[in-house]
Amino acid sequence: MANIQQVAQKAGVSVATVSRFLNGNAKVTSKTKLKVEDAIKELNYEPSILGRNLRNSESRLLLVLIPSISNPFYTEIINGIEDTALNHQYNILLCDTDSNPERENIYFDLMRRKLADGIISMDPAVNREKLHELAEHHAIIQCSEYTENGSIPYVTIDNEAAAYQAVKHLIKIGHHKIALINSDETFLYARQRRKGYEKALTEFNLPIQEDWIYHTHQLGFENGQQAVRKLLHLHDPPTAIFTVSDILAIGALKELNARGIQVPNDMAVIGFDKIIFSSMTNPTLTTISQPMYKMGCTAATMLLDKMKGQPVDNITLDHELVIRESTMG
Amino acid sequence: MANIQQVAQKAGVSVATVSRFLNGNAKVTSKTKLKVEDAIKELNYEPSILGRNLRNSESRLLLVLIPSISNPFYTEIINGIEDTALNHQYNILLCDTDSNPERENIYFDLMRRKLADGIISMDPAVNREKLHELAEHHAIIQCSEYTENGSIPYVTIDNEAAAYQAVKHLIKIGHHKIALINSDETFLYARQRRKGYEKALTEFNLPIQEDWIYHTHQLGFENGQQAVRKLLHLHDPPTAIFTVSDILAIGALKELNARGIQVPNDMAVIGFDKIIFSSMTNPTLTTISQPMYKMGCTAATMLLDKMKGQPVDNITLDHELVIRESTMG
DNA sequence: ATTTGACATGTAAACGATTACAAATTAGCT
DNA sequence: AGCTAATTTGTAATCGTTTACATGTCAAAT
Repeated sequence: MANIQQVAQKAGVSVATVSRFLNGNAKVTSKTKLKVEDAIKELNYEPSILGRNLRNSESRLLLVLIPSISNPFYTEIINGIEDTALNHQYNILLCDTDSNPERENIYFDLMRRKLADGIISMDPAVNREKLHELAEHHAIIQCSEYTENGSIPYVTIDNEAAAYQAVKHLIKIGHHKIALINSDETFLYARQRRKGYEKALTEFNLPIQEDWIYHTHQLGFENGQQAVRKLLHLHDPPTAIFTVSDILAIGALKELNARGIQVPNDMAVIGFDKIIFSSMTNPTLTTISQPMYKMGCTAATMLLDKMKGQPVDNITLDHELVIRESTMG
Repeated sequence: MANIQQVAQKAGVSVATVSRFLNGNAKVTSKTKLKVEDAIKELNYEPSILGRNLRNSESRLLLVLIPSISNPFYTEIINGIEDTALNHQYNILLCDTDSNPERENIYFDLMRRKLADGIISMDPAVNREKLHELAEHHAIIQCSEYTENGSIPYVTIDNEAAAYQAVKHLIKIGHHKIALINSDETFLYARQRRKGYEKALTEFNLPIQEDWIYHTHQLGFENGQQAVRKLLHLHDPPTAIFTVSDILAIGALKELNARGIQVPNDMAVIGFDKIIFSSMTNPTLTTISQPMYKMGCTAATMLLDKMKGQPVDNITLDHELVIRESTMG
C-alpha cells in the first residue's frame, strides 16, 4: 500500500529515480540502486498498475469477443491468443457475448473508455456497423469470422475450399445424396461453406436440393440431433451429411446411433473444426482441421502490430481434411 | 479523445459538474444537464476508465484462475462467474495458469499491483502458501478446489459423499471389482474422492486393491485411455471403473470401445462433472452432476461480498448421481 | 585550477477522473 | 425587500505513476 513517494522518501532519493530504477531503462548508480531496493523491500512496495496505466494511457488489456466460451473451437484459439499476449505483457479480457447486442455494447464501451488497447473479434453475430465505427479509432482484428470488403484486418481459413474438399470427398466415396447442416447464413462463413458445398455438387453434376440443406441458429449438440431427425423424415433422405461444425456433427452422430443407423455405412458424416472431442466419438469423426491455436497466435500478433501502427495484411491459414471412421466405409 | 476538462469548458461549467452529471448521484439542474449533454455529444466524449480507476483505486476487474480453459467443467463455472460479475459492473480477467507457477505469479502480481480487485481460484495446483499470503490483504475465494483449515472461503461440493454414492451404485448393480481412475492425490478433491471410493468398498466388505487405483497427472482423454490399457493388463482386471472426471471417463470409454469391450455389460463406467459432452458418448455416461453454473455464481457473489468487507461462509452445493447407459446393464 | 562533457539525479507537470469543502445561486417566507 | 435555508455549482486537492527539462556531480582533459 506504499506508493512511490514513500519509497523515494525512505530511500532519500526522488520519485523519478525510483521510477527509473523500476523501469530499468535509464541509468541508476549501483549505490542508489541499493538504497532504493532496500526501501522497496522494507515498505513492501508494489508499483500500482493503475497509476502507470493512466500516465501511459494504456491498459495492456486485450478484448477477445467470442459468442460462447463453451465451444472448444474458441477455447483453442484463445489459448493461442493468450500465449502470444502474455509474451508481450498483455492480458486478455474474455468477452462472452452470447451473441447478445447488449453484452457486446458493454464490451465495446470498455474499449471506447480506454480499458482495452485492442480487440480481437470472433463473434459471427457481431454488429458490423458498430465494429467498423470503433475500428476508425481503435485497433481491431477479426479472427475466423470477418467482413468482406471491410477495413478490418482478419485471419481466417478458406471456408469455401474446405467445404468443397469435404463434399468432394463424400462424392468420391460414392455418395450422391449429400445433406448440408449449415448455420445461420447471415454469417459469412456459413455462406462460404455453402458455396463450397454447391460447387462440389455442381462439379459432379449433382442437383442442389433445398430439402437437404438444414439451417440452425445455434451450435449445440441438440441442434445437430434435430437436424438429423428432420433429414430422416424426408421422403428421399440423404446418405451423407456435411456439417459446418463438429458440435453439430457430434449431435448428428448421436441421433444416428440412437436410431440404429450405421455410420458410415448407412450414413456418412463430416464435421468441421477438428475439436478434440471429434476423435472421441464412436465412430471417430471425419472433419476439416482448422489451425485454431495458430490462428489465435496470428490474430494476437496482428493486433499487436496494428497497435504499433504497423500495416497488417489479411492472412488465410491452411486447413486440412482429416479422414476418420465416419467416412470410411 | 476529449477529456472531462474540455467537456466542462465547452459546456461552460466546472469539471465537478460534469463528473456529477456522469455519475448521476448528485443533483444537476436540467438546464446545465442539457448543456453538458450537448458538449459531450459534440466532443464525442467518453469518460476514461483509467482516470476513474486511479482515483477510486479500484479496477473493477476480477481474476479467475483456472488450470485449463479447455476443460468444459471450468467453462461452465466461468459462465456463472461472468454473468454475476457483469451484473455488478465487474469484468473478469481469465487466467489460464496451465498449472504453471510462473504464470500464476504473473497473475498474482496483477492483484498485488492493483489491476484486480479480487480473485477466484479454481486451480488445484495453486501455490497454497502464496495464495494465503495474498489473501491477507486481498479478497480471494476458492471455487471447487480449496484448502482445508485455511482462511480462504470456498464453495464446493461434498466430494467424498459424491464418490461414495457413485461407487455404491456400482456395487448395487453387482460389481465387486471396481477400479478408480484418480488424478494427482496432492489435490484435495482427489483425496476426498478416493476416501469416498474406499468408504463404499469397505462398507460392503470389498477389499481395497492398490492395483485397481490408477493415478494420472493430467486430465486429458488420452490419460483415460492409458488408464484403461493399464487396468486391462492386470491379471485380475476390474469389471467397473469410477473416474474422477468425465474427460477421463470419455477417454476410457473410447479405449473400451476400440477394444470391443461392451459397456456396461463387460465394463461399467462412471464419470464426474456431467460436462455436456457426457451425454453425447455411446453409451451415454453415468456421472456425478456438479452444479457448475451455480457454483460460478456463488463464487462470484461470495467474492463481491468479501470485497465489501462482509463476512462470508463456506458453501457446499448439492451434487447428484445421474444414471445413464454406461451403468445400465 | 579550470573547462568540458558525460552521466546521474531532481523538479514539476502531466495523465483524467472524483470529491471534500467553499461559494454562489435559488427558493421560500415573512 | 430582506433574510434564511436549501440546493446547485465551483475550486482545488488527490489518486500513483512517467518523463521532459533543469540541475547537479564527477572524472578526464587541458
